[in-house]
Amino acid sequence: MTDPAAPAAFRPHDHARCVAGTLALARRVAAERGLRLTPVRHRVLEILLERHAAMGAYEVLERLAEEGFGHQPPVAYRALDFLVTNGLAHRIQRLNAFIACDHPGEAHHAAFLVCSGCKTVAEIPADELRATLDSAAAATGFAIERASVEAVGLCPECRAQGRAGQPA
Amino acid sequence: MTDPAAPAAFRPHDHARCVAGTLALARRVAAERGLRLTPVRHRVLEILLERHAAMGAYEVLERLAEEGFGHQPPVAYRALDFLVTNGLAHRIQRLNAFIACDHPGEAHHAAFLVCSGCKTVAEIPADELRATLDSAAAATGFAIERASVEAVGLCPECRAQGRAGQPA
DNA sequence: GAGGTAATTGTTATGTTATCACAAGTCAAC
DNA sequence: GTTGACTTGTGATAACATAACAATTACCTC
Ligand SMILES: [Zn+2]
Ligand SMILES: [Zn+2]
Ligand SMILES: [Zn+2]
Ligand SMILES: [Zn+2]
Repeated sequence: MTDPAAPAAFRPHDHARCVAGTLALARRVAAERGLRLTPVRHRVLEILLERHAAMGAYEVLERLAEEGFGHQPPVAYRALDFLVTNGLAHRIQRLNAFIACDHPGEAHHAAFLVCSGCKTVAEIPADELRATLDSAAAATGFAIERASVEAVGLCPECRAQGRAGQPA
Repeated sequence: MTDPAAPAAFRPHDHARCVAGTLALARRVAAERGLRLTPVRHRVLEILLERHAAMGAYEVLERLAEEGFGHQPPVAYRALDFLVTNGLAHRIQRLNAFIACDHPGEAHHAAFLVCSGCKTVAEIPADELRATLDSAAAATGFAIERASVEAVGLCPECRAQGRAGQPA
């Protein structure tokens, strides 16, 4: 049930530790690169890290507003853009939502597994996949700048419980 | 420059013929499956086929309205949903837009190459890619229902002309 | 052909996601 | 401490998408 090859998102794990580790990594990356991980930005990253799921900009905004930050959409969008641009978060196109990066700082291509049962999103390594895609594209003369690979389905736990996916 | 391995979208070609062929195929598929390719739906498919690019629902709607169909968003969204559901069109998540399927009726997994220079979108076969993704997911216990693979970059022509991609 | 049923189309209204434009504040370098 | 770049906050608006209901049309059965 809890496959050791599965990403943390699909396994019971010490999430507090998981958050702390990623956050520490993100701070280090920001410091190394001279990025300003300001209070809003840092807080948005923390909010994204709370769950292994994607969060919409307006949901993030609501949280920020409650905590005394601005109440207007650009406040959330700008922080999210910053995180995505600097590789600290990813955008899930299918969901119009955002998720914290699992491996900030490491150059990597990722694919995302979105569970339609429990909304968990797992980031899995996709360097090989990306290489395949690159060469398929190259064969047509197309040069890829960036790509997104997103799958919807059922996570191990939802499968085990016979849970059905929501049509969304 | 005009690589024979490139999809039609990236090559100069007899587009009228290209449209006619796909349309004929779509009609046959619809007939075989007892699908009702009504006037709005057929027209939407024609509109999508006009260019090898993705079109937003509101852009489609505008065209429909001009031609005497309904003027409200659901008119376009419903026709587009029908086409997507029945494999006659695809949704490009990244663009919130739709494109006619190149191979209606054939079971296939596709990846999309979106040119940021000229907005051309090419559908390329991705069965192998999908198999790789499936097994990577399976290794984590995740069962994929559907996946989207979308790449942004420069098409052969835009590269040849040194055209730059728009940030979008 | 009439009646019943399901699918389709149309409308109004509303919800959700994202960006623009500008003012005010913060920070670091000089 | 002034300059200039960046960041945050605001109001307004644009772009994308769906809910709910009425009217019509296709299709099947009798
Ligand atoms: Zn965790
Ligand atoms: Zn799940
Ligand atoms: Zn063509
Ligand atoms: Zn191009």
